[in-house]
Amino acid sequence: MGRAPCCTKVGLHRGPWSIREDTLLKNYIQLHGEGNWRSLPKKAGLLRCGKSCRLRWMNYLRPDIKRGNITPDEDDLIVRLHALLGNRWSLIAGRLPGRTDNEIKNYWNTHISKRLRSQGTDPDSHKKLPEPPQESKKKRNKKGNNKEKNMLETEKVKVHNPKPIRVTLSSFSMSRKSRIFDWSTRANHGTSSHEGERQLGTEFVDIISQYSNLKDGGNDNDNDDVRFLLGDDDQDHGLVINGTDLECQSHVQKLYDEYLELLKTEGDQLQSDSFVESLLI
DNA sequence: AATGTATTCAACCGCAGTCAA
DNA sequence: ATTGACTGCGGTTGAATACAT
Repeated sequence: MGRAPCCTKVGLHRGPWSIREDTLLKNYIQLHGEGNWRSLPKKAGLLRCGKSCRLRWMNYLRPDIKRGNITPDEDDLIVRLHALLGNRWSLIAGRLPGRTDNEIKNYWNTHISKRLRSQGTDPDSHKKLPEPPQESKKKRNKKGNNKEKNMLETEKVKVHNPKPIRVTLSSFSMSRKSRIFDWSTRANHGTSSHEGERQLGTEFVDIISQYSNLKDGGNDNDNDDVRFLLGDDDQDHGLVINGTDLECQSHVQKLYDEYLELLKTEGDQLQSDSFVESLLI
């Protein structure tokens, strides 16, 4: 279908956001919450289109955004998740608390993609390229790109076991677009009054803890980071797991087990494929 | 110091899915 | 069944910055 761009209206601001605009948007959302992006700018006193407001909030102003460089653990997880999910940045971002899809997409394009190529791996398929890249073909060699040279010398394929992630129940969802069963991580807050959901949450913590214990002999500080966050009435999710739905619970557990198993296994494309298949309902 | 080139990343664009009328 | 509004996603752009000469 498609729609006419919403930013073409005369008089609307475009480009970088000013501090004043940020403040207006933040204050409005703190008072009234997210959503209704179309009408938000007018109500908030902003000369921006709703789309622009949403983007600014999601990628920059949200309180749970994590600042700073991508850590090696995050880097490794991005590579693994990309191998499983492809360019589904929002899904990948959902598993990296505090990181946005835009940030991960940019990081992939500017860092990981180049690094994989320099290591002789096709960043799209994650398969080995036929021939290692020829130094003479490098665009910037003439000028001596020290940064890239250092990267080639120092960056090796490091394997990091995944850290337990924080998840919210209601983010187990059927994504609108991809129909991927999504257990997005969320960075903060949330309590629930639903005991059933809480119970399922505990079960998940157990799964994660057991995995961690198995991995590290039970001596892992990362366990401290395991918290199952409940209570999020995000209306966008098509499927909210009911705590009493045992079938659904076991399905989620099975998938999560499989997911962790996959992350343990280096380069097993067949398993990856079957895992992805299982997600595509 | 001046200039040219490469890199980064915030923001934009267009498309597609969902839902309500 | 159709239409249009709304939202979210992935791809792309371009200004700002970093780096090399």
